[in-house]
Amino acid sequence: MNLNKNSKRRKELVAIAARLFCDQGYESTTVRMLADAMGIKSGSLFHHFNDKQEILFSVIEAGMQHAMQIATQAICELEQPRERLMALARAHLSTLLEDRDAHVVAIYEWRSLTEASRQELVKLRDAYESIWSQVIAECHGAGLIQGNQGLQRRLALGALNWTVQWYRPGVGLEPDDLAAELVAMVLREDACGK
Amino acid sequence: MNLNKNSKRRKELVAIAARLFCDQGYESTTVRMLADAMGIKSGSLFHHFNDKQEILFSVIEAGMQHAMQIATQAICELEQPRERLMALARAHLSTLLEDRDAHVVAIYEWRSLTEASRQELVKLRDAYESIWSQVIAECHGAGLIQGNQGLQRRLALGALNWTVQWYRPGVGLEPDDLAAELVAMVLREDACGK
DNA sequence: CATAAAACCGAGCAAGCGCTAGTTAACGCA
DNA sequence: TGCGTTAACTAGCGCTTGCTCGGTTTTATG
Repeated sequence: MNLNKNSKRRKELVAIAARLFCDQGYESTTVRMLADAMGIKSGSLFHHFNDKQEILFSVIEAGMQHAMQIATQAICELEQPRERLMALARAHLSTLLEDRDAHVVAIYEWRSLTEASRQELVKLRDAYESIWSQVIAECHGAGLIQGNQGLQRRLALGALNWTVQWYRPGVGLEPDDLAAELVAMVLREDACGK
Repeated sequence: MNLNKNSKRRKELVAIAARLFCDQGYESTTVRMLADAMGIKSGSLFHHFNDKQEILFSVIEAGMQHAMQIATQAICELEQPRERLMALARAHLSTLLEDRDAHVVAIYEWRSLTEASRQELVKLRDAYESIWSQVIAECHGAGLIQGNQGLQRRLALGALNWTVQWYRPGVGLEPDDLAAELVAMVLREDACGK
């Protein structure tokens, strides 16, 4: 079979699959449910994807690629380390909200990927995290913070990623405020101003 | 059927189930796999549990109850807010490592619980988080930190819970060092001492 | 407007799923 | 010795799962 990975139709299907996988989990979402939500019959699904797992892979891949793009764009014209860290935090939150389905799936359904798929996605994730490593290193260089850089990156990304568990925008706290609080925490600045 | 919820055998089975659910996910773990790992036949499983979902519930419940116990015990004899926060962070990491299987399952398989089970476990989780709220409030009272308390609790617990994604003890970083770094971050203390 | 490619349908297979029913074996206690 | 309880067994039912396949419709292109 010869599948067109960049077809417009396929991207629509991936977005629909993301929503279902996010809501019900990968294993609990059957190909029939996917097909129903897509307005086609279950057999037709395999015209677009070789197997169910490939749908999962595509969902996560799309989310990661978009995150990468947003992050790169967010910091490319900034020079001050603190500004760049803030922009990165905002960009991260913004993709987490915008592509919430895909990122929730990435977090929860990692296990269901084949080993080959996992390895490919690990590369994407490493590339993304290296941006964070870079900017945190800049903050260290500017004397804004000291200590274990890898640990700080992980704690920061952990706190951010965990927001999918509880944060809903528009209920009191704005995303930018959340990003500001995180940056203040990472850089150990007093919260007296707020 | 009359199941003994506190039987020793049942606790063993719950621990075994935790390992399998953690490694492969709830949906991907069949009752036959569980039975195999337990050294019994699949039918015999239902002598101990009413259905598969009840096993999942028991795994998560056990993990939460233990976490609660460890946390309460860790801070009961301490009075200084900073000490209590540090003890709480250490206790949290310690249960996260000790009962790693159960906590990973709690994070990943929440969705697969019935609504009734979820509600019961939410009570346990709220009780646990209220300990954190209490200690963070004490830190505010002592002037150690200012700002949005609920947000700080969530960012802190998020950073800690996310450690299951990357942290392996014995590889460079000790749990106590990790807890110390987190407390320093939450309390916005300079990391110059390290 | 002819033709190829892409998208989809409908029926169904083989395997595996959670769970049930009825039975047996071992043990403590009267 | 006899009885109730607990824990295990065997066999399999009814259903769902991911996926296949041959054929049909729709869409895009020169």
